[in-house]
Amino acid sequence: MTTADRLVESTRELLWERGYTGTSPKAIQQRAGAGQGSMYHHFTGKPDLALAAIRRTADEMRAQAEAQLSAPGAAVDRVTAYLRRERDVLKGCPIGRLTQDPDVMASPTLREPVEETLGWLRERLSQVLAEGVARGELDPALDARETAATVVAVLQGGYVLARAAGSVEPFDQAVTGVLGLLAARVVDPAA
Amino acid sequence: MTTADRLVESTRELLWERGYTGTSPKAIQQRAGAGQGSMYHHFTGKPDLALAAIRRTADEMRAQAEAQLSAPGAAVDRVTAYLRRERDVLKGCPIGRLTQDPDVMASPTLREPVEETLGWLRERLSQVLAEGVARGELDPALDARETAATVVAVLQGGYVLARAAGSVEPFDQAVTGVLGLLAARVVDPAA
DNA sequence: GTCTATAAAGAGATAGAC
DNA sequence: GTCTATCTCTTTATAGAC
Repeated sequence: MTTADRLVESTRELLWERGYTGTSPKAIQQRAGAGQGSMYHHFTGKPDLALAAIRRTADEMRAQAEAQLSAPGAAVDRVTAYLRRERDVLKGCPIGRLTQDPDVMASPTLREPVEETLGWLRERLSQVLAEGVARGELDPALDARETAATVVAVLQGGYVLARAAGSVEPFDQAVTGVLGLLAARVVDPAA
Repeated sequence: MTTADRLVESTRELLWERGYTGTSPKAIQQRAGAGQGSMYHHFTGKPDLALAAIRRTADEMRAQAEAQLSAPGAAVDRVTAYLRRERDVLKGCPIGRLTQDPDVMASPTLREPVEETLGWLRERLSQVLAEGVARGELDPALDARETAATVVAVLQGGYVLARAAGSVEPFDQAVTGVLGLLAARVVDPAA
């Protein structure tokens, strides 16, 4: 891994753990095993490095979601697979957490990948649910767009509850709860 | 309002806007119109002041939730009233956001009110839903605890989506979505 | 109680040698 | 490309006068 790569990876970890405000250039350099001169040679400063880190994390998150959501199978099963996927629940969502960082939200450049990624995720889930309705798997009265927002919100909020509780339990409950509600809208093939 | 009160109120605002790490004693003093000597006379330091601020916010949040949830009426209506209550959506939840503050979560003292408040909220919503089931308003198969976690997660996650989008829309969609799912579990009195 | 002075440490860079 | 030196602000206090 090149020095530039190690700097980006260290920044990704620190942004996840401590957020933008809580992450200093010095901490990034130490974790990457690079000196100041090295960091300012490859990047113009903290915002530039953060942008590279956020973009890489956003790309990764999108690819992982797409892996579950584009799989073959019923819409509910794909949504279930996505929600039940192994996650570092107590660390939270590396993109969602940036939403609480005032300096990130104040910068159109840094904010853009955050907005784009969560917007894409809602849209993609909406497609999957709409497909389920079109195929006769789900209640035609189900609003795909709203339900997609609900599912993404359960994920993001589940992280918050888990971190507050210091336990994965509320996250699992919230996911199980929304899947239970969704199951009631699955059209019974026997009916 | 006393100087101590103004300091606590300023801290509450700043914790909401910028989080614990992003809030400096100097910023607190300026917003409160108080000098350093004044602040350090009334409080031992930033953590002490933050604790007072967090506790006050937690008490307020609990009282507001209780106002909707203890009202007369059907369980679904009370949950709806709670979710639909007027909120400063783009500012997010002043308690939930602290979950992303590593220094808050690392301090058992600062963390306690956060954990307590969100734990109480899940428990209280669970009671309301269980009551709905017991009264025959809701499908007996509905798991009150899990559904309560889902509802609280939708709120917390809805804030995240709204902030990411820079718009209240995804929050409203997520809330409408979960209420739509819940409506399908309401027992039809005509049946 | 509130004010001003002082200060050690960290944040976030820039400059120039190697 | 990487290193060390230097620099300006900010953070988070403490000390002591008023």
